[in-house]
Amino acid sequence: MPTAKLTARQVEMIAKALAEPRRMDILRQIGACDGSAASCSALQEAQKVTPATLSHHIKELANAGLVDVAREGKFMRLSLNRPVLDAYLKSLSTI
Amino acid sequence: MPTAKLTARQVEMIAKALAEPRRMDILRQIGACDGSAASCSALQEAQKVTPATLSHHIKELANAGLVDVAREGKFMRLSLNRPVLDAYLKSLSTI
DNA sequence: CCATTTGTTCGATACTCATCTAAACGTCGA
DNA sequence: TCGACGTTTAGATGAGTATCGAACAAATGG
Repeated sequence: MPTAKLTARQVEMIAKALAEPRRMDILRQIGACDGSAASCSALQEAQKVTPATLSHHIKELANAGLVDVAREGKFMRLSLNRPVLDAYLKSLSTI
Repeated sequence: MPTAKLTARQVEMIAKALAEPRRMDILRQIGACDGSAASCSALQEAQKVTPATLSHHIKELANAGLVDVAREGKFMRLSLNRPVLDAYLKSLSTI
């Protein structure tokens, strides 16, 4: 078992999370800063959205399991959860 | 280049098409009948939806390029376009 | 020619959700 | 404790779309 197994519900949530272009952008940006994870405000600079909207999207990505969130005092540490993404890809490849 | 290249717009349409659970079901069903493609009415039996709704979803899948549609007189011949799906998977894997 | 089968199109309804503003919350430095 | 900063929540609005019923189109069979 190289990758984690996803429930049908998780697959659905991931698919919905990826269906929004803005979330894809955010996810790519998080994935780009691999190692030292991105802060929320760094994302906000690149994405032309209000903090409220960004917070909403991050929550969706986190709920889907695509990003891991760690609170570092005042800040967030966002990192891509590659195993989940890989599991989703694997799930799609079984079509 | 093993797979086709998708435009950003295509990637977005595919992602949206896959975000709907019912369309995932339909796509899997089409993919299952590989070789001899599925007819629309066969799908309708499995999916508990009206013909109108099914027609709508098939159009979305076709617009995204995920399924090929061929008219055979009264019937449709639906087949999964694997190269497009693979290209989408590859696109996602670059995150 | 008529009835049946297959699928499409239209209009309406309802629901989901991206986005904003405004307000609140939590943490940190002064 | 106060204020600034980073993030969240609540509520509203608007766009997109899944779904249906009904009417239609086209091919097939009697």
